[in-house]
Amino acid sequence: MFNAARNAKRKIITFGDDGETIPSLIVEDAKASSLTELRPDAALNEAVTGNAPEPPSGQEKSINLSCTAVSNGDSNNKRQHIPKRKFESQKPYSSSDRRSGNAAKQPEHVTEALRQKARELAKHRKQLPIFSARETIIKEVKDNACVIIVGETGSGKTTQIPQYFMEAGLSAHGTIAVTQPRRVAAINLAKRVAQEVGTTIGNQVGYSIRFDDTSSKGTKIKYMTDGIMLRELLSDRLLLNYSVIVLDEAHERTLRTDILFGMVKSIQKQRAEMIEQGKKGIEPLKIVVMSATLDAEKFSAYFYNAKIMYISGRMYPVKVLNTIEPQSDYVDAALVTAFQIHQEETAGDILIFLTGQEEIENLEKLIEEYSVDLPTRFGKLIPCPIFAAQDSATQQKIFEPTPAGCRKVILATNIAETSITIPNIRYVVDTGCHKSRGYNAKIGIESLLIEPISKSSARQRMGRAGREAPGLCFRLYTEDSFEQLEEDTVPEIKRCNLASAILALKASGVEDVTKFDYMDRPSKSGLLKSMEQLYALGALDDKGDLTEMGKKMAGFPVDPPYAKVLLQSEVMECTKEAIEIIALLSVDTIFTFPSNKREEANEARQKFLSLDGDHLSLLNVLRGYESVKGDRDWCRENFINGRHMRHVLEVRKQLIEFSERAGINPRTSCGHDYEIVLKCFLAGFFQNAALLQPDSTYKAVVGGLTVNIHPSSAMFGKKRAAIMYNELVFTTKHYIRGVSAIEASWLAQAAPKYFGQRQA
DNA sequence: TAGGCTCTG
Repeated sequence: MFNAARNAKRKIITFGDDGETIPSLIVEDAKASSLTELRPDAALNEAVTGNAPEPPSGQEKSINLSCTAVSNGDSNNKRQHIPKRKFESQKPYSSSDRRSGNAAKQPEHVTEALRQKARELAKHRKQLPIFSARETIIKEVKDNACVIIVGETGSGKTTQIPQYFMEAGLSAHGTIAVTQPRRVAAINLAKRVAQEVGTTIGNQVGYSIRFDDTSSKGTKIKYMTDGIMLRELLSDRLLLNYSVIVLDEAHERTLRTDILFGMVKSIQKQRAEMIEQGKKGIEPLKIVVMSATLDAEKFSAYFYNAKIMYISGRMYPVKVLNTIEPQSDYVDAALVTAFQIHQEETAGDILIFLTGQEEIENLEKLIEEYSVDLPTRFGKLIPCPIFAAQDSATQQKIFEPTPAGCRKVILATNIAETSITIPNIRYVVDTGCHKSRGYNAKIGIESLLIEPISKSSARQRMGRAGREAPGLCFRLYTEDSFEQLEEDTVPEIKRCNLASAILALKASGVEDVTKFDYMDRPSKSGLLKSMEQLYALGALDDKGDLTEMGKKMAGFPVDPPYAKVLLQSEVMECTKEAIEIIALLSVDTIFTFPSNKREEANEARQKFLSLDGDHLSLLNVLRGYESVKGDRDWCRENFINGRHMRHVLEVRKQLIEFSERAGINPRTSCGHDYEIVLKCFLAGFFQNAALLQPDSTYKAVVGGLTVNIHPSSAMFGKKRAAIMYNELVFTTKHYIRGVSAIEASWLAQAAPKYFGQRQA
């Protein structure tokens, strides 16, 4: 390597030469596309699975809509014809666009400009690989109740297919809904499609996300988050506003998408039965499931053996290299690999996937340290960390152009796997690990642990190298290790607390949640544990039916214990404070902790801390933030995450609106009598209490587990006889967060039934 | 003494 002394310590990592090469999927010519029956496209299959193609088991029901792949030599030229999709390159975290434009009010020259833009885009739309399959897709959806569409990133499926449906008249009796797991995607897709249609957001094309609904009566295509669709189910149980539901990114298997699978399937059946019975004004519901992987057989089997259509994407080839030997320290291996790439490979930035902030900051320091000895002819290697807890200004740094002759190395968590698309990445370094949230249903405890990723996750990471040009993916594990990985990430529904989902199901009319039609069934103990929690909160009665209180709780866009606190705040007359603290607790953390300024950050935090714990400390931060009207410099000086604070204000606003609608006065305040606020929180969190033991540890009142106050808590190191907490997560220990001091006697007052029963 | 990532009319 670059330094003889260090070279002795740092051996070069050998990667296998014969790693799989992912063929180009760039389409030679849209017209060349033809409908070939029965098999997924070989190139696509190989690209996605890394294996030789196998015929799908249900051969009769699959259709191949993919086009001829060409070598990458031609593809660079060809690609220039294809318009770059704006929504892919836009920076995330832009604040929601609140313009609910109305073309009808636009001056004529503006609408003409929109039409002109749409005409230009129309040419490009026709060149997309998917265009040649247009008629087939329309026909299949018209002829079938459910259709599965598999297509890689860049196939244009999410922007084009809803437009095809609209053009074919499928929106005549209802809106075409397209659900997305992420807000940014919903916004950007809607903006792009509005342009292509020749309109502004809020007319034929709109989006609906939390805090921002741009749809109107005339909206034909509506991009929305899956959470919003779940909310709509509460008021429109048959989704009568919709004619087609497109469930996009189905392979991600978020909890909400999984719940939607079962709900839309049931709604489709109910609507069909009503039509059969001659009910008027009911139209059939079409379901389209879109996924990026070839795990389509599972979706098909679930949706009555629905037909599967395969569409090729537009990805450049990515050569995958595995290490010859297993690596004992993947951070060290990543360091070595980054310098190897920098010295041996052509221009292009590097993206390294790590598991968390600590690893990222360690590697950042190491890269800076070793860069000192790098011969000048190689140019600088610039580390750029990115993870969710950063403030937005820091996050934006990764989008700054790389200085000439230098190379950026992006150090990222999974945020770069799906949420953020970083330009100019040619090299991906995959450590094969991520931090994964788990849930032990039997004891009801969440965990956050480093675990191996799945094969589909590894492929997703690999794909990040081939978005703009052919790339290389260095896997810091052997090919054998890859083969041993699970095929897919375990669906979220099997590894999280289900209380919120069950409350939503119950409130949407599902009486027996154990018999619900899950694609992947959560464990019985998981369901029971969550139902017990809802029962303890008073949301379910002895028979497991939804109570009046449960109905009210389901209406609030917060987790069940917080909803309970909100309802209780009316009784305790502290709604203003309850809403504010819930809003503050609903973001990850409002404090930032840059590792190089840890002491300064801790010092800045001290002035907000309340002796009574985190709930009141958070309230102090909000008061400070409002007194300076959210000044950015104030946030920076106090190590407060401004982006998260703005989110807090939005949540507060929404909770105020919801409270008003529920007949609760959101301005009712307890003044400075903060004891009332803590007692109020105990109404939702009485199961999360712990008592100080003679040995100075805290023992949970329910379950008897020894819990540790998280070092970021205002209560860290404090000894109070009794405490309550909002969250318990196992990492290296059982850490509790959101901790405040209480008095043990408050517990019986907060939940007489619960603690009465337990004593009996 | 330490926080993967989403998301809620």
